[in-house]
Amino acid sequence: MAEEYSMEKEVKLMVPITNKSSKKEFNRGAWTAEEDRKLADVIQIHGAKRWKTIAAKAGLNRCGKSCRLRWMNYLRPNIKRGNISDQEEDLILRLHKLLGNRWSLIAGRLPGRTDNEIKNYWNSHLSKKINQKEKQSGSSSTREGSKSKKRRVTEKVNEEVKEEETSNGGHEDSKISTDLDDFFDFSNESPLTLEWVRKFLEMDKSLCEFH
DNA sequence: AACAACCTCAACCGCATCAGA
DNA sequence: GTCTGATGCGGTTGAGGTTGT
Repeated sequence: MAEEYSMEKEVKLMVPITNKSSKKEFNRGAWTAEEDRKLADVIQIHGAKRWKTIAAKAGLNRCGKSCRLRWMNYLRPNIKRGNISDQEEDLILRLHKLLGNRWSLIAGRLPGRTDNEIKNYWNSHLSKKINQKEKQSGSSSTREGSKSKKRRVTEKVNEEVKEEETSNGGHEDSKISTDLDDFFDFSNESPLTLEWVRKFLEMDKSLCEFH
C-alpha cells in the first residue's frame, strides 16, 4: 500500500494517547500537524541535537526520543516518501543479504529513505517474496498469521547472519569485506552496479579501519 | 452489507553504546 | 574508572485500511 503522504490521513490519526504507566505522562501516539510545525521550528533554530531540550523548547509534551524519531522518519528535509522503486528494492535485497538486519546501514545507502521505512518495507513486502521463493523451492508450509510469519522470516535471517559471522570468526568487518562472490551473483550485473558495490565495500572497509 | 482476516506503517519499547562530568 | 544522561538501533505493537468470504 505504498502511497504518497497525505495530510488527510495524518489528521485522521490524531488521537491523543496517554500512557498510564509512564511517570511523566508524555503525549503519545500520532503527531499532530501543529506538533510537527513546533518541532520543525525549534530544530531550525537550535539544530537536531539535545532532543530533551528540543522537546521542552518546542513546548511539546513529548519525550526527546519521540521527537527524534518524528524528525528522523518524517520531518527531516529530503525525505523521500511513497513508492520504493524497483532499483531501490533490488538494492535493499542486495544490501540485506550483505549486511543482515542492519536497517540504518541499509538506509544510509538509499538517499531519502529511513531505516524504519526500509524495515517496514522488508517485513511487509520482501519477506513475502522470500517466502514465495521458499515455497517454490519445495518447502511447504501451512497458512498462518502474518505476524508470526514475519517474525520467523526475521529470525531465519538473523540466524543466517549469525552463522556467517561465526564462520568468519565472529568478526563483522571481515564479513563485510569477504569476497563479493560469496554474496552476489554478478552474472547479469551491469558494470555500473559492480563499480558501485566495490565503492560501497571500500568505503565501509576504510571506515572500519578508521575506527 | 457485515464480518473476519490480513496488510501497512507510524510510533513505541528496551537495550546497547557513546560522551561528558 | 565509573556514573549518568543522551543518542541510536532493531524489534514489536496496534490503529486504520483493504480484501476476501
